[in-house]
Formats: sequence, structure tokens, C-alpha cells
Amino acid sequence: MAAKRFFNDAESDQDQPNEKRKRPRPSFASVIGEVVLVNSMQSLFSSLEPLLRRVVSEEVDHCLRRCSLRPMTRSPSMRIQALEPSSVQLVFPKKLSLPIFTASKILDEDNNPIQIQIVDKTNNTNGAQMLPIATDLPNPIKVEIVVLDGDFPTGGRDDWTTEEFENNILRERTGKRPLLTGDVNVTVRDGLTTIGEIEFTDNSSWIRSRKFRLGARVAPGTSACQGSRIREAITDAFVVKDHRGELYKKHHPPTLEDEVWRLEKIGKEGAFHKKLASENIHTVQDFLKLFVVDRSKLRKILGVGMSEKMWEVTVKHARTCVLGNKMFIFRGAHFALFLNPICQVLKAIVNGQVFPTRELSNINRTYIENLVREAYANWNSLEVVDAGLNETALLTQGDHVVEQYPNHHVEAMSRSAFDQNGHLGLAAADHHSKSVNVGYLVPSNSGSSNFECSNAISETREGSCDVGEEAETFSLLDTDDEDHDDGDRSSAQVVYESRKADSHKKRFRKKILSQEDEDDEIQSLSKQQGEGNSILYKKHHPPMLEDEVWRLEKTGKDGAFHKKLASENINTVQDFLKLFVVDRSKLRRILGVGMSEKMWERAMVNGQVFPIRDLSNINRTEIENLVREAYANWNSWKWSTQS
DNA sequence: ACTTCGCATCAGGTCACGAA
DNA sequence: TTCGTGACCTGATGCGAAGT
Repeated sequence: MAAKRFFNDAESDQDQPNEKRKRPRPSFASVIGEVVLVNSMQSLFSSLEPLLRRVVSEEVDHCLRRCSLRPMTRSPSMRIQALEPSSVQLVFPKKLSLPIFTASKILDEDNNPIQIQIVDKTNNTNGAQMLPIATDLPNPIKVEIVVLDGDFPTGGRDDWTTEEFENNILRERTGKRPLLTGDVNVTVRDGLTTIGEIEFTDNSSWIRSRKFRLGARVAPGTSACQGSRIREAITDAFVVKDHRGELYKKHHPPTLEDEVWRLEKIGKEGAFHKKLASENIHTVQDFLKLFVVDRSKLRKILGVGMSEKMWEVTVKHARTCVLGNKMFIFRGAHFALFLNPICQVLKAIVNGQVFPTRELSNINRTYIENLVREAYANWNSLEVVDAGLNETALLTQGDHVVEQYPNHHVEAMSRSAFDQNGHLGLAAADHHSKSVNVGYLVPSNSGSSNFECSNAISETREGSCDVGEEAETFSLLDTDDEDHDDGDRSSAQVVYESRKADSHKKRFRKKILSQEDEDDEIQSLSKQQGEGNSILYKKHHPPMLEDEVWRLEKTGKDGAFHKKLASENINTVQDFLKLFVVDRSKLRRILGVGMSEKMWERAMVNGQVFPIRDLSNINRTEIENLVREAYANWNSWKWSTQS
């Protein structure tokens, strides 16, 4: 594996912008590090030689490039005029569509090809009134699209000289294709042009700012500006990601059919993805169904490896899923249960009597719960119909409606739905005073495209929540006792969020978690599951002599202790134990005060697999000296294997 | 020659724990 | 309460092998 790119000081040198174009090279420190490892001056020279050769080669290359470019890129007349005030400028009228990936077409925020305008900002104070101009300028004008460093212009300035602009143009890395390919040279007619297809060939991670800008300038050599400079255009800075990132892109909003790793915090083939897959949760729909039917089970599947914060992010993202308009009907001898695609009850018919959501509380709660679970278990056999629901019908369970729906349309609908029912309005859903657990969605009784929300459980911690008897109704979405705690937790989390900045954060979270009564079960489950997923870092019990030393408890791979030990040539468990036996205090010193006594003891418990025989009957000092000698000449001894 | 894919590694974030 | 550290996660990406 090659070392990661280094960002040395030379790259930050503003006076040498071309430094950024260099192929990243090993830092001096990394070279020295290698040398220390091999511990020989010969290695030092052999390590430095290729580095020096490359540095010299690249510097010569850059000098040649700069010398060869400058005369071509700026005409003498342009150079003189560069610093003159200019009211005419190129602009990108629209922002770019983000994120941008390599090998993908660069488009504007409306997903249309990028445009470039020439505008005159004379008499324009706020930039909003700039208009394309076509007069007083030659027509057409050739324009070149270039890539700029994201840090340009420095200091947030909105003006620059032609030379500054030119010095911040980025070129491809050594051995790579041109950084920008496609229609990089365009012709502006009547003050406006559209760029066809352009795309990046390389990501932006290799420059210090990690961001690019697109720039547009009048093509070098064009002497057609009638004595005035046309100022260059630049876009906002943006990150260009490797095209592979596009494959892993999260969907906003996700669809029911999306694979579950499209949700935030669930990486493709990552630990959570595997855990979910092992429970047959493959799609966002699967995820949401289980969330509705048995939230605690879903939480346990993910385990403590998924923190509360991550869980919230994932759930929040999942909740933005568009549910579509399908309805699933679970029929029995005396009942029919109408469910939405994520197992929320829309309506129930029991013994011929129709129960819209508002009246579901009148039915035996356990009875309905069991039906829902049964429906969930037999999901594939349910009858599917087109319910004609509004396409934007979304989840509204267990959270503030506002938070769940960035879509204002849906928010408005939810608001009206609350009002219709005479239930809690959004205004009352004050973040600081209460949280609202919304029950389930139903199509409006009138059959209109609106839908209603029923408050199932509403918890108030500090303020009042006027939901009347509705608060006593039940929610099929909050089926177990834990979910009453969820009400508490939601409120608690609101309070917690408001205290985010203060130092009670961790203790407070711990307290909340303890209320959830899930630690032991989840932890043991998560540990079991986690072991399979973190096998790369797994500690060995017991460790083998040949094991790398970081297999011992409290010694993280590539962590501080690992490095300290490695620097003393203690690479294996055997090395560790040898020094432990021969000179325990030295070993302790190597690890330093960073390893607490408790950690030290734990590492010892894990490391001491071989009992040291009692030497009290033998001359201790003599034996110790022999052992030290043996240790010092370890590799020169002939060893026999004990039978 | 170029693309695709899998592997390995790294960076950065979050969290828990323990010591001071 | 603060700080240092390890653990473990996702996401990014360099590299080489295999495929086209």
C-alpha cells in the first residue's frame, strides 16, 4: 500500500502555486522513518536518492513549463492592461450541481449545461442587475474554462489580477490526463454561451484546500477587448470526488426499493449493512417496516456500534422516504387490516365494522398489534392495491413533523391534518417543551388527497400538551412498553440537544441510555456481531507468540502504544513477553504514563499466558543474569522444541 | 489502452473509559 | 470536569489484477 499523500509546507507556499501540480512525494519525515527502521546509513542514501532525483526532475519540469507557458498565455498588451479597473466581466450565472464526481458531466444547479455570460457591472451596486452585453465588444469572444485552486482568491477577496488568476490555475498531476476534459474552449456570442460537456478526470483531494473552482477567462492570445480587461469568472469552491463515490451516494430522499445502505450511516458492505442483511433487511422498506413493527429489535440488530446520534441520523433519513400509494391488505375470517408500505395501519375492519385511525383506540390493542405482527410476518402474501394516496405521504412517527419533512409541501399538509383533527398543531410542538409521538397515517375519510394524523401518545416534560383523551389512545407504531420510554427519551433528547454544548453531554447520554434498559442485551449481542465484523482488529484470547503485539488488550493497532513498542523492536507478543520477563520496568517505561496502571494490568492478564516457574530455590541473581544474556543474544542461540 | 473490481489502508468522527 | 487514549465505524482512494 502506498503511503497517503502528504501535504507539506511547500504546497502551501502561495508564491509557488505550481507546487500544487506536483505529484505528491514521500515527505522527508517518512523517508527518515524508513531509515530508522532499517537502521543503516546505506539505506538512508538509497532512500533519499530517488526522492532527490524526483524532486530535481519535477522542479526542472516546472521551470520549463512556466517558461514555455507565459509568453503564450498573455499578450504584452494584456499584461499592461491587467491591473486596470474593469467593469466588464465573465460570470457563471448559476451555481454548479453538487456533488461533482470525476468522469461525470458538470452541470448547473438545474442540471442544465453550464452557461457563461459577459456582463457589465457599471452602475451595478448589488450584482443583481447585471445584464449580458453584446455591444462595444468584438463578437464572438473565445473563452477558456480552467480549473482553479479552491483557496483562490485568498482572503475572501472578490477581485484579482490576471496574473493572480493565472497563477492559481491547476494542471493535472504528473502522469495523469488533463484535469478537465471536454469543451474547455468555447465561443461567446451575444454575451452568452453554453458549455457542452466538460468533466474532471481527477478528484480534488490532492491539493491542500481539497477543493477546486471552475474559472473562465478570455482565451490567451485573444486581443479583442478594445483596451479593457474582461475579468475572469469563477465558481464557488467545490469538492470533486472520485467517481466511485457516486456508486455509494446516498439517496435524498431514499425510495422504498433502495438498498438499505443508501441510508445515512449505513455503509455498503459495512458492519451495519451486514448486520441488517443477516436479518433479511435489505431495502429501505424492510428497514422501515421493522422500525414500525418492532423498533427495539431493529435497534438491537444494529447494536451499540451504532451510536444514538448515528441512529437518529439514519432514522431521520429513512423517514424522508417517499411511501408511494400502495396499500397492503391483510384479510382474515372476521377482519381486514389496511396497511401502508411500511406496515402502518391505515384502517381496520373488524366484524364488518370500519375503524378509521381515529377510532382504532377503541379496539383491543393487543388484538390489533398481533394482527400487525402477523401481517408483517406474512408480508409477501398480502393483497396489494393502489390506494390513491398522495405520493408525498410520509412517515410521521415519533418525531416532530417539522424535523422530518424538509419538504414544505408535506409540512403544510401535515399541519393542516393536525388542525383538521383538532389535535396538536405544529406551533404547539415546541421543541423545548414537548415531543409528540404521532400515530399513523390514514387517508382522509372524505376520500380527498389529504390525509390525517392522529396523536397517539404525547409526552410533556416541561410544558403542557393539550391532547385531551387522545393521549390515552394507543399507537400501533409504538407497540411495546419501551416505546413509552421512547416518549420520555424523545423529550430527554430534546433537553439533551439543548445542552449539547455543555460538558454534561456524555454523562447525560449515559443516563438516557440506562433508561432504555437495553444495555446488557444490546451490548452482548453487539459484541458477538461486532467480533465478526472487526476481525481485522480483534484481540486474541489467548494470544499466540507470533501474534503482532497489538493483538494484546489496550494496545491498538498503529496506536500510540503500538508505535512505542515498535520503536523498541517489540513487534510480537513473544517480544513483549520476553522483555516482560527480563525487564518488566523497562517495558513499563516504554509504554509510558499514557498507559494507566489499570490498562497495564489488563494487558498483562491478556499477555501472561505462560506461567513463570518459581525460582526462589535457585540463586536468583545468577539465573537473572543468564536470562538477560540469553535475551541479548536471542537470535544466536540454537533452540530446541520442548516435547 | 482503458475500465472495472477487490483489497488494503487511511482520515476523520463518535463514543466510552480511566486518570488527573 | 477535562483530557488522553483506544475502539470501531464510514467514506475515500491508491494500487494492482483481471477483463474488455
